[in-house]
Amino acid sequence: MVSPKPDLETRLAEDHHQAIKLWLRLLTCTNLITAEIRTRLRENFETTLPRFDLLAQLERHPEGLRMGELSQRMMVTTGNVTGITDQLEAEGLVRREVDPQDRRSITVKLTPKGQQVFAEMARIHEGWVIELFSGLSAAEKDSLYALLGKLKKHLNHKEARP
Amino acid sequence: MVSPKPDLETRLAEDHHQAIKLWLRLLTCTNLITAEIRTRLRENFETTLPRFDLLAQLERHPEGLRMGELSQRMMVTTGNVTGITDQLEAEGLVRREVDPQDRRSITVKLTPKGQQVFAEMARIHEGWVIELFSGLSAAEKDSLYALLGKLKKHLNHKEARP
DNA sequence: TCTAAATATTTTAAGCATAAAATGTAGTTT
DNA sequence: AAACTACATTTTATGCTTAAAATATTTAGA
Repeated sequence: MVSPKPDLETRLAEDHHQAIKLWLRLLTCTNLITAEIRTRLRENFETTLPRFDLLAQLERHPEGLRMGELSQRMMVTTGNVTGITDQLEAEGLVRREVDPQDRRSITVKLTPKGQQVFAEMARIHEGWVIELFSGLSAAEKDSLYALLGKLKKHLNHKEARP
Repeated sequence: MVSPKPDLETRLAEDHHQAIKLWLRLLTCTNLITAEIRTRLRENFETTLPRFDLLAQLERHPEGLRMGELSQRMMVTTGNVTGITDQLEAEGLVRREVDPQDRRSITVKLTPKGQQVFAEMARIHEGWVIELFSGLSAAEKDSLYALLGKLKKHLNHKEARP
């Protein structure tokens, strides 16, 4: 019998707790998908996943989003958003605007070029994600979605505790 | 009604594909857990998640693991393993040994101090993971585990295709 | 009006992460 | 024996990521 490809779950033994096994499997699946999408974005569009994610946040916001809002939605620090925005601005895909009402705040918007480039990437990216999850039936996807929703609710509730 | 905390799922609308919604929820849950464990490891043990992961790989291997094997199990590049190993070696938690039969190969082993330090961290870490997943019943954890297993199998099968 | 506190973003230092090239070693073929 | 190919790890260049400090601006209170 051929050994499966090693990954984060390989080190587990029977005496490891169920929660540990679940955590490592969750992490393994996320890593596999992330790695695949990163490779395809680089090969097809010469871009990166964080840059794609930032553009995706702006897609439905022609009025732009503030750095702090981008930071929260992307689940990264504002310092990181600064760097990713620098790169996208250099590529002409986004532009920064200072809020005249509050000069501390900066709003980031897609440029016309950014809208066009992102629309094309988003179309192809959606096909990739559909393909990556196609091993699950619609009912299984719904179950997974619901279970992760419950997990997420618990994680967020916990953090809210003082 | 209070708005939920923004995250990767916030940008989604009804017309986004189910697979995209599932992918962003998976990513959101992974990010929430990763962020929480990273913070606790730093505050309690002054270490990082990648370093913890590397030590965890070595726990059940007193004979050590090779750099390439560590790279596969941790799902990162061998270059990255080099850097993380450097740090752990500097802390006295692991040591490198050249394979006398094949001087290209290096085996990484836990030092006695590394075994002791890791045992303590692993004990506490397990409690954290149990707590983080405690919002799900045992049956729900089993379901999530099985669904992710099916997803993983599909992801690995796809990569094997030429 | 002035000062202190709070807010928003950038900068700094450090760690992780990748892809690709470089280096050293081993195996195979001529 | 020499040349070529393959393997294992490190190095290089680049990008992402964090925590904390710095900077500029706004708000609140005395």
